[in-house]
Amino acid sequence: MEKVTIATVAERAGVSRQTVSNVINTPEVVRAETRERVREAITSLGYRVNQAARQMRTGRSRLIAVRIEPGSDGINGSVLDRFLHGLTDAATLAGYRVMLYTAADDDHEIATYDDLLTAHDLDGFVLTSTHHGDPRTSWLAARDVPFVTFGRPWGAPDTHSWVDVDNAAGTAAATRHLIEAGHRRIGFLGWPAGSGVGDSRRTGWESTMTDAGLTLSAVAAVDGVDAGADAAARFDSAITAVVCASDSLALGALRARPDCAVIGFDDTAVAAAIGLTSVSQPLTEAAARCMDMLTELLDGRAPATPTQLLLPPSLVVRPPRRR
Amino acid sequence: MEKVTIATVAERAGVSRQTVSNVINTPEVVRAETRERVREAITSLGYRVNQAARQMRTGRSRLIAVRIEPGSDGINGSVLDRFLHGLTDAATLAGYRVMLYTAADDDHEIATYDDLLTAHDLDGFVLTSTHHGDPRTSWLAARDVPFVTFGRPWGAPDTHSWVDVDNAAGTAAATRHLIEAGHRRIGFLGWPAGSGVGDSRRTGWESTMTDAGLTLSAVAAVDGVDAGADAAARFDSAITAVVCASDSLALGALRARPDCAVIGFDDTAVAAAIGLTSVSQPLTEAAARCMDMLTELLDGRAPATPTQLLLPPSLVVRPPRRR
DNA sequence: ATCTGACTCTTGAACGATCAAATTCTGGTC
DNA sequence: GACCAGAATTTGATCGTTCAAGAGTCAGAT
Repeated sequence: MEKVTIATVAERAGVSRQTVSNVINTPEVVRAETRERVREAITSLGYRVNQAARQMRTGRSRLIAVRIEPGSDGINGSVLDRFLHGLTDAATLAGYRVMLYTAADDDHEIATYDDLLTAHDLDGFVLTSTHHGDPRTSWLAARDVPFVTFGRPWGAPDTHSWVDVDNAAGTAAATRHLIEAGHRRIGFLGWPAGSGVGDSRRTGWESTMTDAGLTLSAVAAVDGVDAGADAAARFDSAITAVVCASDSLALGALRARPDCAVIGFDDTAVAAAIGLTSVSQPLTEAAARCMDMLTELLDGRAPATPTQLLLPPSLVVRPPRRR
Repeated sequence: MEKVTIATVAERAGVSRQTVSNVINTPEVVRAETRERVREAITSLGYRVNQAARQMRTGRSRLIAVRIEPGSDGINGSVLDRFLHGLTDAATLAGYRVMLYTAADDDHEIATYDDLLTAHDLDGFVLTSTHHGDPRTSWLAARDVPFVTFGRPWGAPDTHSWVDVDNAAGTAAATRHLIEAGHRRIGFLGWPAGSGVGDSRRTGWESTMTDAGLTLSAVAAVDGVDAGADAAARFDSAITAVVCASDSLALGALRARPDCAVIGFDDTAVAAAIGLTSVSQPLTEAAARCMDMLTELLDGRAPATPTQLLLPPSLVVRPPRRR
């Protein structure tokens, strides 16, 4: 199988290298008849552009990078994995490929950016798990590197495009669902204050309860299944339902208070397996929109102002059953 | 920030381009003194090799590809995700980067190989989910593409290197554990016959039972939590324990037979969450060994005969608790 | 008949590295 | 001090593509 280059195609089609290149990159400047002839040569020879050569000339790689968490195989790690699946699909559709990297912390991650950019000419980044005081976005912005975050900037100025899920709307929907089912004393089991995501999830419950004129009787802030169970056990015994910031916490609540209706967050495999009602993030959708925004940036057809998109989660209701 | 190329470094160090290249790729041919001078120039300028240029000349990309399952967010998908995490770490350590791709089926996957190889000069592949009559390995082998599989060849000749987990040993350990705990009537809940993995898991239980002189009283072959529950419900009521081919099935068994001791397989987040004893695959280890084998192939220092490695899984015992 | 300009296509150079071959250095020997 | 072998270094070509600029063709206007 001989190596097929643009020159092979040119010879076969009886045109010059550049014309072949034009057929591939700017077909509209080539006469229709010639274009067809070249295309036939391309397919009959099975020609494919050599990305390395193109990259060297143009400085673009058609590669985007995503971080994969080092050892996240907990109950919640799967959220990012599902996002990654969606992103890979969306990137492939847009003609990009996804490259993975790991980093122990934000500083290492920034060092990796530097490497990926200079050594591999990466075209863009999709950042996940943004947080307060995130140094990564400013580093990238300062160097004019195209990037999008899955997660809002949390306090930093809104100068880049991002996609996020409306966490508050998720817990609000969960709370409303319980109220409509007749519950009046609904507790909230969440994470310690300070994380943007956790705080929003609490806010959704809080505002919905207040709007309905209900009292915010029971609240706890912990992490992990066992801590969740302990906290739920200490809830006022009059509580009949609990909204949780994660499926792990929900699992704890279920164990400590089998009498209560419990709703989790993230709709993980655990929730599906045990029939737990849970708030589901539209991760595939989020990934697709991230990719849309990123390709806009990369193709230079981005709107003047960065796009911000807050996606509504949905409540996956599962009928209670014997456990 | 000016662009730093090998020529910039050469000028700064007062040597030629080729000498800089030698310092990077074959340092032993450069005099120690010169080598040091060049290295200083490299670090002081922050030079990094341009992969595209190197790749064009050498035809190697230092990239390996791994398939990511399109929509696998079920209970079992997480196994491959955990493997992927380990592989990314191992690849980074070995100086490679991981590129992702998706494919609907084996044929699409082969078409993707072709694209990745010709367009991106991919150096190697790690295949997962090998199965009987897998067309992928023979395609790759016929083209002399370096690859390793996570999963044995299942019937195909052992002509390539692979790593797999000893499934039979896993269920054997689970069965032994139950026997030692005093159980005598132990059922098996597995998948329909035909899948190599499922059959091995069954074999481990079967041989351990036979060796212990126990009767193979209850066996079922289904898939999914609900089907698992139905099948377990039909088990002989004298059964006191069940070994399962997956955590999903275990969940079903647990629901149908709360009186039984149940052991799952894969040690997924679900198992950890509900306190289910489960067989754990050494995925990080498997990924690291896959990468070892692949780099051996890529560096041309592979042993004459392909390496085959069967890793023992471990039993994660979780104390039974109120559910 | 010549010119103009739009359209189409071709040519030579360049991207940044490595390969292969040529050249210069070094130290030891007679 | 000339000579030589081996080590160290340099030079020119090359990988496959795209950029920038140049060249040819043709219809319509002058």
